[in-house]
Amino acid sequence: MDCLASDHLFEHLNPQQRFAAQHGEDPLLIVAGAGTGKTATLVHRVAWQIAQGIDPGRILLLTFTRRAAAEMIRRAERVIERTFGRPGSTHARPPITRLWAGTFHAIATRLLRRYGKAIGLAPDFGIHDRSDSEDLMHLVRTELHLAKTDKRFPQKGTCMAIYSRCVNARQPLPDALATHFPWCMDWTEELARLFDAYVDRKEQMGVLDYDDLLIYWHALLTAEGAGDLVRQQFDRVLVDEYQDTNLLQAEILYALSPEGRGLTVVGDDAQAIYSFRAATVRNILDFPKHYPNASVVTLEENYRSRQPILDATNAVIAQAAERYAKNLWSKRSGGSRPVLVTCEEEEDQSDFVIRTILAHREAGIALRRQAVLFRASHHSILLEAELARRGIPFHKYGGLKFVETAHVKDLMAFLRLAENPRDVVSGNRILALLPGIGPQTTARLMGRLAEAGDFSVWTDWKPPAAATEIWPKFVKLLSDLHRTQAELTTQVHQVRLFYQPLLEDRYDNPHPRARDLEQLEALASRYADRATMLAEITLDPPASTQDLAGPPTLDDDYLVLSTIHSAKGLEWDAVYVIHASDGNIPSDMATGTREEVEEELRLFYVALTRARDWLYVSFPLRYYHYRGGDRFSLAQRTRFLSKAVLKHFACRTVLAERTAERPALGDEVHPHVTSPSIRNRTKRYWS
DNA sequence: GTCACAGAAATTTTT
DNA sequence: TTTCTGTGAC
Repeated sequence: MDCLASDHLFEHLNPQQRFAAQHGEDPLLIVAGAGTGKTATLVHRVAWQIAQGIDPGRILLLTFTRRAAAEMIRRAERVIERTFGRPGSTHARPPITRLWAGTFHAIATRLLRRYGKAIGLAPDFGIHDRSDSEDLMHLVRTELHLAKTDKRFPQKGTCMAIYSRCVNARQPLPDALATHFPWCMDWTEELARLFDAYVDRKEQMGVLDYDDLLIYWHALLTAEGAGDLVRQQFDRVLVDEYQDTNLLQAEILYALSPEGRGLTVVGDDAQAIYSFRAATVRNILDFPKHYPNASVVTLEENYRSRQPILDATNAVIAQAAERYAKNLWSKRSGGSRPVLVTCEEEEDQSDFVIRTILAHREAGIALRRQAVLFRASHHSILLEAELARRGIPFHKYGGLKFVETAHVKDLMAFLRLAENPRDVVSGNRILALLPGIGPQTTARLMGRLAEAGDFSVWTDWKPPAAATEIWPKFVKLLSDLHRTQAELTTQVHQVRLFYQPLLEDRYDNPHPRARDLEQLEALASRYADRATMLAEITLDPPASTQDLAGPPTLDDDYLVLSTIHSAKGLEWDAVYVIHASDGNIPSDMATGTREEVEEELRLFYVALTRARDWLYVSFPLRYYHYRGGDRFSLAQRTRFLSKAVLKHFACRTVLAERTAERPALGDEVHPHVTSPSIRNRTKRYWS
């Protein structure tokens, strides 16, 4: 490529970024602090590799979410267009669409559909998401009569979590139990039996769960013959968010490129927040040990946050135990210190956040450039209600997704059973919808169906009295769907017609649910066929209900609410971190070990480093427990805001503001009256 | 066998 | 609040 274009390509990068982008074939670790232009560097590296003559179809780019992959491709396209599209450039623009970009799971799916046969995997395998896997675990658990014991057996979700840890951390069951689930150690033998049966059932059904996608990919790479085939497919492998990969993923990378030739990983050990998914910081910390000829580049110039915010976040992360030393600095000086807001009640917190958001909007910061972040999905319930009441539009990311609601899962289960009659999980789900058909009948019916593989075995079955009318219609619907060539939207429509009366019968509020299903029908038109839709929705579920309406237009402004986990990699002008009290951050669920608390600290750090210009951290002094009646407890500021860290914050209380501003805002909005005794009791937290 | 109900228990973050 | 298990009526 000519040097003119090369200069142009890199003129926006700083020396470290440029070094990383232009590094050769040897393994490279880019330690990129928050906001240091990690994506830009990775994108330029891809562009540079293409400019060097590497075929985009031979570059593998692994990201943490599909959203990140799409963003990466979009930006790489722009950089390449700038480079190759210049007058004077003699090169044809290489087709970036051939780039292999996606999550580990999405790429695994693609490779396994293509090469799976080599390891005995049929290419039309189905994919189970987390909740499908839990349902199957539950089914197998019932079959093994593990519930029938005097002591309570672990719940399906716990069983799944244990199984998943063994697989992803490549850890024997007793070890996994001892380190992460000590309260389940009495069940070691039963759990082993359960997992055995679970694995067999998946095989019979022809489905893979999330973990299987990684296991089979790894198996493919280590298989004689097939492994070389996959390895030869890629000249370059780039991995984003490397700090959140697990041991199995690290071994996949190792199997892809044992010497690390062509391997680039990018990450920030200070932002490792997925150990509950068996991710391990060791992958990034030990990268130079695993690949002895690796180079390490550290990016420290922050382009995101103003210096006062950086000072605060640097102080927060300085409390972490082991990490690559980084000291982020910014040329974006000026700006105000982050604010710690102590609120009396949760209502005060919502009120403060909304008032501040609106004030910023008045000053020209659109809603979409502001975000409210929280540890757990339910932390935003009250705020959501208040936003809705005041007519402020918002999108919520994380937490319960559209496709996880019962009615959507019901409808999808029809499609899935039609696609794969051996899918016991889907079969169980929809048979249970029919009147007069319970667990016993379901088990027998699914047994017969799995044997025959065709719905005709159900035609001559005599249903119980309650189901005589619906049964023939039900069987006809599924046989038709099983064989159909009809448009996907038509199929969804047929299911919807059949399901509507069941839905009305089953739920108190059927109307919004019915509307969701109409949306699902519209969504179906985006996919080529049924199998594609089922797989894609499992691997990449719509992040928020509002996403279904299609890409938002420019003038359509909304506030972002997100769990901290879902906010990873993103940034906003103004960020509000709510419920920053001990018990929420760190979560009560995660204070068992030192490592867990460390991870919560990093999580808090991730939240704070999303902010560009304004950062507000708040917590209510009174925290209501939603479970177990009306009890509440007095909350304390998160332990991560130690005295030393607080020096970088301006501290305010909503109490003080309240007396001054309350009349103007109107007490009728929040007629809540707090007793003086609480008021006095709480004062010690800030006086 | 199904179904509705009661009481107890767990309780986060996501590909 | 949801999830799980046991009980008793049909």
